[in-house]
Parts: sequence; C-alpha cells; structure tokens
Amino acid sequence: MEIRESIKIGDYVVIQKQKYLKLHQLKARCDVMLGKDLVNLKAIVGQPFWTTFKMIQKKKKEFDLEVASEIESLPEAVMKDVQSGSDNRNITDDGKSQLLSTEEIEGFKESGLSAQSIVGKLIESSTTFHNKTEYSQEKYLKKKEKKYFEYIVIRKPTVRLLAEMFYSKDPHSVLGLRHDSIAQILSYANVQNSGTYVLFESGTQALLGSAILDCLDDQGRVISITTGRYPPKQAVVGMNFPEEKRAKSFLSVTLTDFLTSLEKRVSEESTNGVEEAVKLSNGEDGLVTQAVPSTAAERTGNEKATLNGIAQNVLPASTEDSKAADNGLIQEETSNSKKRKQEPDTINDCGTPALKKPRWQENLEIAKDALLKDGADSLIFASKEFPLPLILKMLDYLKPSHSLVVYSVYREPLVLIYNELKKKRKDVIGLHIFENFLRTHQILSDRTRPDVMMSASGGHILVGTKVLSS
Amino acid sequence: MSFSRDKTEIDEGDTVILYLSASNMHAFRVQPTIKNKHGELVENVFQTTYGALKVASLVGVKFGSKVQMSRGWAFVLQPNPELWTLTLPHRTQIIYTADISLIVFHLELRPGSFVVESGTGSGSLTHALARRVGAHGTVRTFDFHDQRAQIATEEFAQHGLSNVVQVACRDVSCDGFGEDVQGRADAVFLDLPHPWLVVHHAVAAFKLDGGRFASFSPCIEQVQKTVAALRENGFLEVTTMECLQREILVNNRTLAVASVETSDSKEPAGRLDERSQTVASDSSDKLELVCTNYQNTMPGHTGYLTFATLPPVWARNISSSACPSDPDGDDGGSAPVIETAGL
RNA sequence: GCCCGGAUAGCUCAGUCGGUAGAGCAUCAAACUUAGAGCAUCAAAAUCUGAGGGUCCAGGGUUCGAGUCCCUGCUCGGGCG
Repeated sequence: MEIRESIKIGDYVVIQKQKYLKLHQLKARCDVMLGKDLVNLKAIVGQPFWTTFKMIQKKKKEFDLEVASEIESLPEAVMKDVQSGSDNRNITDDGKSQLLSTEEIEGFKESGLSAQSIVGKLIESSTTFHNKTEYSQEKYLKKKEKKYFEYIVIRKPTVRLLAEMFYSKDPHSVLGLRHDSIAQILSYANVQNSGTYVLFESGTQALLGSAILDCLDDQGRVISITTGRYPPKQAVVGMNFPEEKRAKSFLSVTLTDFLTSLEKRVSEESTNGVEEAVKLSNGEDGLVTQAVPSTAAERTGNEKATLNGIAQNVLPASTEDSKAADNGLIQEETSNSKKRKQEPDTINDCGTPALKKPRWQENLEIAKDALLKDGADSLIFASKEFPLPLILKMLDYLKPSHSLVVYSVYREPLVLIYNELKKKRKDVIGLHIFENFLRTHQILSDRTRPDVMMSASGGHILVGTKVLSS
Repeated sequence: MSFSRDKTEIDEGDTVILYLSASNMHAFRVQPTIKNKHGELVENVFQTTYGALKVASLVGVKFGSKVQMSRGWAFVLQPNPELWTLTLPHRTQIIYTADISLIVFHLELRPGSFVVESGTGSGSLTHALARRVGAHGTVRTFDFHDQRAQIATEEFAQHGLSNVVQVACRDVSCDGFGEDVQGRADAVFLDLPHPWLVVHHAVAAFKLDGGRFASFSPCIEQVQKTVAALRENGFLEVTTMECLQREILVNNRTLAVASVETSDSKEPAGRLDERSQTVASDSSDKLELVCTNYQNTMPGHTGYLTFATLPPVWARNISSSACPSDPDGDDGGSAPVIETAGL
C-alpha cells in the first residue's frame, strides 16, 4: 500500500522547519528564502514527501540541502551527564551568565560549526546552566534548538497545513479564518463528495474553495464567485490538484458575469414560458441596467459597484415582484457576449482560433446550467464585502432543506444578515450565529497546562436552512 | 437512503427531521404503521406540541415543505449529520458538531479514505465521517458493547450508509482492530476510556504511508498518557486542544433613553402625576436596537482533542524534530508561529 | 387506551423570531394626591415608583465523560383514537 510519491519540478511543497511552514512552488531555479536564510532546494527533486534534509551552510546565510538519515535531538545530545540544580535561589538575571560575546558566537556560526557544538559551547561558557533545574535546562535547550535548528522536512500540502500556515503567518490574510471555523463551515454546509456548492469568497486566498474542492470527487463542483477576474487562488493552486479536477470541479466565475448570465437566462425562460426548476423570485433590473464592460479589466473594476448596485435594489424593498429585464439591455448584453467570444482567451492564450470558448465562459455556462437545472446544494459566503444582497439573490437557487453558511470575521454583519433574513424571508429557518472558543494545551509530564497564548477570535458563522415557503 | 444528496422527496422508510422550532426538532422514520405494546399494527401518528401528524401523509412530500398538523405546522427536513447529532437517541454521551468538525478536518479525510473509529457510541461522529469519505470510502467502527453496536448497525442501514460504515463489536483495547483492518487506515479516531492502550494497535492499522490520528478524552490525565504513548510510537505534530462553540443570540430591543430635559424645557405639565411618568412612557425618547448576547449557560467543557501525524514507515525512525512532536512547547508568545491551533 | 409537552420565588404564569435569571399577583418601602383625626404627629384610599424573594417536582438508571441522555412516580396541560 505504500506509495512513495516523489517531488517534481512544478509541484507545490510545504517546507517545514519545526513550527515554521512555507508553501513553495518548485521551479528549475529553486532557491527559497526561509526566514533570513537562502536555501537551495535542488536536492529535494526526486525525493519522496516527508524526507528530512539537513541544511548545509555554503556561505553566510546560504544553504544547500542534504538528505538526513537521522536527526540528533539537541536536548538529548547535550544533556548527557549534565547536572541540574533543584531551584533557582542562586540564579540572578544580571545578563552576565554567558561568558561568550556576541561576536564570538556569530563567529562560530560563520565558521560552519554544527548546532550541537555551538550549543555545547554556550553551555560550557554559561555560569548558570548547571544550577538550572532540569525543566529549566530543557526549556533553555528548546530555545537554542529553535535558533540553531538545521533540519527541514518537505511535506505534501494539505488543507490543514495550508490553513495553519496562512493563519499563523497573518490571520488577516485569510479573513481570520481559523481551522476550527473552516471545519465548521464544511460541516454546516453539508459538503459531500458530490453536488454543486456555491461559494462567494474574497480575502481568503481561496482557502475555503480549496477545502471544499478537497472534499469533492468528480461528481462534485464548486462555483466560486469572485469579485475580480484574477482573484488570489493560492490555496487552490497550492494543493497540487490534478488539472482535470480543477477544470471540472472548480468553476471560477466573476460576480458580474454570473449574475448577468443568470438574469438573462431567467428572463429568457420566463418570456418563453418555460417552467424553471428553481424559481427566481426577486428580479432586480439594477443589475442589467449596469453597463456591461467589454474587457476583463473593465469588468474587474466594476465588480464592487455591482454589489452596491444590488444592495440598493434589494435592501429597501425585496418583496417587489420580478420584472423581466428590459429587452434592449438584454440584447446589448447578448451582443456583448458575442463580442467576447471573439476575443482571444486571456487565460489559455496560445493562439488558438477564436472558435474555442475561453475557460471563463465555459465555466459560466456550466455553472449557470447546474444552478438552473438542479439548484445549489449549499451556499457559502466568506468575503471582505458585505454579502447580504448576493445572499438574498442566491437563496432563490438553493435547494429546499439545504444550508446557507455565512462566515464573517466580525459579528455585526452577521447580525444584520440574521435580522434581514428573519424579517424578509419566510423561506429560511434555523438561523444561528456561532463563534468558537479554541484553546490549545501543553502536555508535558508534570507541566501540563493551557498554552499561554491563545487565538482570541476565529471569526463568526451564520447558518440557516432553506425551506419551501408556500 | 435518507441522507443521500440526490433525494428530494420523502419515501417510506426514510428518516426525516420534523422541525417545530430551532429548539424543538424530532427525528423519526416514515412508516405508515407501527406496532403497539401488544404487537398489533396500528396507524403511525406522531404527536408533538403542535398536535398530531399522520406519518403516512409525508410520503411523496418534498424535503423542506411545511406540513400541517392538528394544532399547528412544522417543516419536514432531510436529515444531515448536524441535524442527526441534535436529534439522535442517546445511548451514550455524544460528540457535538463543534468537536466533530474539528475532528473530521484534522483527520484530513478525503473521498475514498479508510477511517477507523472506536468506540461507536451513539454514532454521532460516525455520520460525519461517512459523509466525508463518501460512497467509495470506508468507515470501520468498533464498540465493545454488543447492543450499542447492534443499534448503530441498524441506524446506518436505515440511513443508507451500510456500504460505507461497517460496525463490529470488539474491545480494541485488548484485541486491536483486527487483521482485516491492518495496514489499511488513512485515519484513526479514538473515543475510549483508555486510549493510550490502543495507540500501538492504531499504528498497526495505519497504511505504511501513515496518516492522521485523533483522540477525544474528557480528562487531562487520559490526555497525558495518550500523548506519551503517541510520542513513544513515533507520532509527530502531537497537539491537544479544546473547542467550545458559543451561540450569539440576536434580539431586537427598544430601550428608553434617559431624558436630560428640565422642567422648564418641558411642555407645561397639567398635573403633578404626569411629571412622575418615566422616560419609558415618553414615546419620543425610545431607541430601537439590535442587541446581541450569549446564552445564559453553555457547556464549559466537552473533552480534549489530541491530534497527531504518523509519518510514512520509512520516515518514522528519523526522529524528526523538524516536524515537532511536542505540543506547542511553551509560551506561544515568543514562538514564531503558534503552531497548534492557536491557529 | 396510546402519544406529546410542562413542573424553580409565598401563589400564578411565560409566546413555533432558538423570549424560562423574565414577569404578574401578593408583601414591604418611598413619593405625590385626596379626605379625616390630632397638634409638629397618627392614619385611610387612589395613583405612581422602587425593593426584597430564584439554583430548577420526587426517585432511580445509563454514559470513561451529562448545564443538549433515559426510565418510573406525582401533578398539570395538549393531541390522536
């Protein structure tokens, strides 16, 4: 059953040095900065994931890697035959315990001495080390180990590792999405192996998109609605999903394109008298009256205006009956689409004839068909923007008895959404807002206790269930 | 087939959730008749606070529909692991959604994964495991209590999960997980009184590629022993955490605004007793607010969750502190990253 | 006959928005108004404002673990037949 998957150029890898994690795409020229050290990754190509490497210093702050067959634990190596004190009554913090100077220690490092021998010298030249208690010595060595540690492990990216990496680097880079919140979003959205999941995500490096995609087999898909044409997708590309899976199961569409496409389809069907699988109850002409920009760049620029546009239309009076969009404007949009078809594909631009549909347009059509035919298995929102207008719109496409999940780093937006849904939607029940308290613990013999630092906020989650209101 | 995503309407035999209010839900099977005490088949009428519901009338109804009862109405929902956790009949204490979510996420389950669980308990977690591994995955769940294993088996069958979940009555502390599991697991979960006795059996159950481990224990002494066993058995990234979910309650409240008017600035009062009226009765000085607060009481502790990674067999003897086996050593403040979940 | 739901203050209640540390009655106190007796107080009624008072029916069982479990009894309410 053992499959040693070896690392190739082009793969994303997670480089782990103790608690430090870094996502990196392996290129032919493969230098990477790990903190302040420049490390050449050439040695990892062809090795299996989970291989441990020793960092070999070439020059100051420059390292090559070498496969390590064993790692000597610093505390174990140094603590042989070392005496310990029973308490700290004879230790005063006068800053003079270490007899070596900073220059001397730096000199050891530059001369390429091993971590073990440097720390050995530090201990030899410490006037207090032998008086420290056993626990205190251990803690001292752990600190030194962190500083002089010279091994890394190459890990295969997983959603868990990516979530931990992004959050620990800077929670703001993922809207404060802590792993427990991601986990709960996946639960409450009832993400299975198959199905159509509508996701509106921004400011999160596509972490949720990646987490959902990782749950899906070839029968499932994420419709990832974004505000821009080129949203950050670090967490999706970093997972090394097979290209086929990404193409088939991760349908990236922009907000404007998607809503325009849905509106158009709905108005066409309603004029033709075609019975819709999922009824759109609130048509907002504000969307179509918006000038549709013809280039990707222009469209991107207009996305925010679009969300505001819906907001103005939806917030004050959402109960107004649907009025099919103005015909002239629909025409304009259609011709606009034709014009777009003739544009070269901005993503897969390889000089193919104009007949081939660009990726974004295929995505759009598949996404729209999926939603109109069967509806969404759940709606998931996690955005920098206030998503209420879009939520109200997309709820019409959510299957009955299925879930709506909204994440927000702040509480207030969810409270507003909660209130609006309570007041205006008879078809959403079981509304709750949750937040999580998460605490980690140090488990060591005789020294077990909660960690001193804990994450103060992991965000807030609103959940609800769509029902048939009639 | 109750939990199947493709289902849109209720068939006979399905388990459904009758939603009366958020705090009043019932799960039951749609059977037109049931046996009474004397073993006679009688019409199945489900009684609630809002009157009676003839269960047979649900057949053919769409999930998410509003149904009429003799003294009110309710919604009938399709069960999912979260709703099931809230409505299932307890045979044991159960694990709830906050912990379940964290467990499933940290076990890194994917479509087709092979996951081992012990004990089965009331099957609350098992449903979430089954959902994540899907139709091509496997959940092998063990409980040493014969009756519990039997009831769980029946429930999984009723929920259409028999092809994914296999229940066995077995004391894994003594007997391990058995040969047919050995070397097949991607993930192992333990919810047992003595999990540390099972760690080496878990190692045997894992694939040679290793995988993820989780254990749920209410007491810290259990955690200490388990963590020690994990380190001895070559597990890395050993972290322990607890997660409590708090609900935020939203209320629309009207508050009286304290008046700073003097008697001179007021309209001349006709009678003395009018002056003694409170500001609250003055309709012009009211503030409508959306207020939030927490539930009055909430669980203060459920259990400690310990997670760990077993590396591939060839990498196990490299005692890789590059990938720390400690839970966050000490003061997270000085650590470059708060490794565990601190995150 | 069967099923469902409730039981905390001296008493009685509490809503399909997840409204059971929320109230009402009663009690006590203060303020003011009116009327009376008395002479620096006593006292009645009406109004209004406050205050005090809460740990969850009884018993048993289950769970490694019950502030989201089960059973029995008592009692109140509801439903179906």
